Amino acid sequence: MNNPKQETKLKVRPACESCGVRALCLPVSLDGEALSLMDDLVKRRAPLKKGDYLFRTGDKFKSLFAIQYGSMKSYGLTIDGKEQVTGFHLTGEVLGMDAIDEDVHHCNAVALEKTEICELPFSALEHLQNEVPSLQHDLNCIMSREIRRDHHMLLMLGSTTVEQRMARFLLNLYERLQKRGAENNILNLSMTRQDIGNYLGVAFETVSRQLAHMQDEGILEIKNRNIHLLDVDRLEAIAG
Amino acid sequence: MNNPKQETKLKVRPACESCGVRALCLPVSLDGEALSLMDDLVKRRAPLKKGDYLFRTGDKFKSLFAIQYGSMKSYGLTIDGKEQVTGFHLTGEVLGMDAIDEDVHHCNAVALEKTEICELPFSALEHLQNEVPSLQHDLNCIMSREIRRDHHMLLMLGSTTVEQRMARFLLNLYERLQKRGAENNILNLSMTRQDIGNYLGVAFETVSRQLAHMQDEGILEIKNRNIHLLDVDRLEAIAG
DNA sequence: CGGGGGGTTGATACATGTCAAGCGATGTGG
DNA sequence: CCACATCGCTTGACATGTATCAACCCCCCG
Repeated sequence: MNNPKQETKLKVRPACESCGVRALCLPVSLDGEALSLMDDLVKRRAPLKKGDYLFRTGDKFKSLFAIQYGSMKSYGLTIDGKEQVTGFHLTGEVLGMDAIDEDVHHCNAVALEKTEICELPFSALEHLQNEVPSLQHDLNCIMSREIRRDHHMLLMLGSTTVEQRMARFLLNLYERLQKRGAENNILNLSMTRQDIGNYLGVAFETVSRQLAHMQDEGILEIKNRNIHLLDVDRLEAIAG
Repeated sequence: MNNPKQETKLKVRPACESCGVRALCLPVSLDGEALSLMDDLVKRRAPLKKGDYLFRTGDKFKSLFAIQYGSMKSYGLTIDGKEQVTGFHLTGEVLGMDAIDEDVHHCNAVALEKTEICELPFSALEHLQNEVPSLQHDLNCIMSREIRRDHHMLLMLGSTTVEQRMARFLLNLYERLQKRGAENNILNLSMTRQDIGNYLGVAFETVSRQLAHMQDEGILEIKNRNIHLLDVDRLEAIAG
């Protein structure tokens, strides 16, 4: 196993394993003092159970939230009341950045499994920015990453064939997990087929069929919600 | 000629009409001194002609770009070399924020018509953030807006029916123009049907047919690339 | 005037949505 | 601990929407 991507594990201070800095996956531009200031800033929270909400549309924005462990989905409601999934969020990712501008959350964020969250009160974070200039750049980077992630998603959804969308979806998850240091090719989907279908803009039966088809082709292996990627290259070829 | 774009107005200091601050649509939290610092920062550029590139994938990131007048599209290339449109950008919007993190542009940005651009060197901008704390918050807000805009797009593309996607696409453009002060219901599409189809993940013939169908229904009126929205309510009902 | 790109429209094949039935896993209460 | 209910998932049959191929028109530009 000499996968280069495994090397891209996050270089964060081991001393700070469970704090917000780690969760934020900040580049390590902060010195010891700044780190302890960050630590003071972070609010602990009881872990979310599956189905618990972190915030809802219309909630006042107070904090950013970093996922320390677990996964979440965010969704909005259409006028006729239907759920529209806008994203899945994995360990190490940050939620709530779309609310900074108008001070109000614009989507619902719900836990897909037991999930531990780090709360970062935003006013304190902005205040700390003044004292720690490098934090400014870090925050800019985090938001930039989120924007790029979203653009990547848009690119993903813009294909006409469902096969491509599925492939891109799976590869996207795969890459995100690799970045976090996953050491095998197994995707442990925490969301339902319905959620995936909703997200990709296809019927959930089609998701099921596409996965089955890819399994027939030997590209992957399905065990309930565990998907073992057998042939990443071919998946990439499909994704285009 | 009563082109809506000519009416476009932003609520910023009139003294600063053609500078970067105006283009950025910053909340007016800056005082006179800060404004003049911003002005010094901004680089003028010759206007882009239709088809000119602002940046390309792989270009080193140096500046953010604010559109003062005109429109652009951004796109990436799939492995097999096909264009994949990731977004359209109108007057007053900012490009390049996805490049902050890795210092490299991740998409191509090309002008869809004659377009005037304001260049904001990013290192200078971050430096100015130190001296003008409120600018920090403003920049956070701008990036937050971009993130929310992208989420909105994701929401848009996640519907199974093409009719919904078209409706959401049109409404999205409509809202963005309204925000900039447009005073009628005419969308002046600067992109081709191909671009729209590519962006929405449908064949361009389908775009054409959907528009024709909506015209038959009396929802809108098509005159080449000018689309007159006659019944916004119904469009919203379709969008769901 | 001619050429070319963009746009519309039509015919056809095919992929995907929809409806329906059944299976499997999971969790709950007796 | 088991039985049951529920939810999620798979698979099949069918109808429909959309991609594809093709012809043609229109408008802009050289």
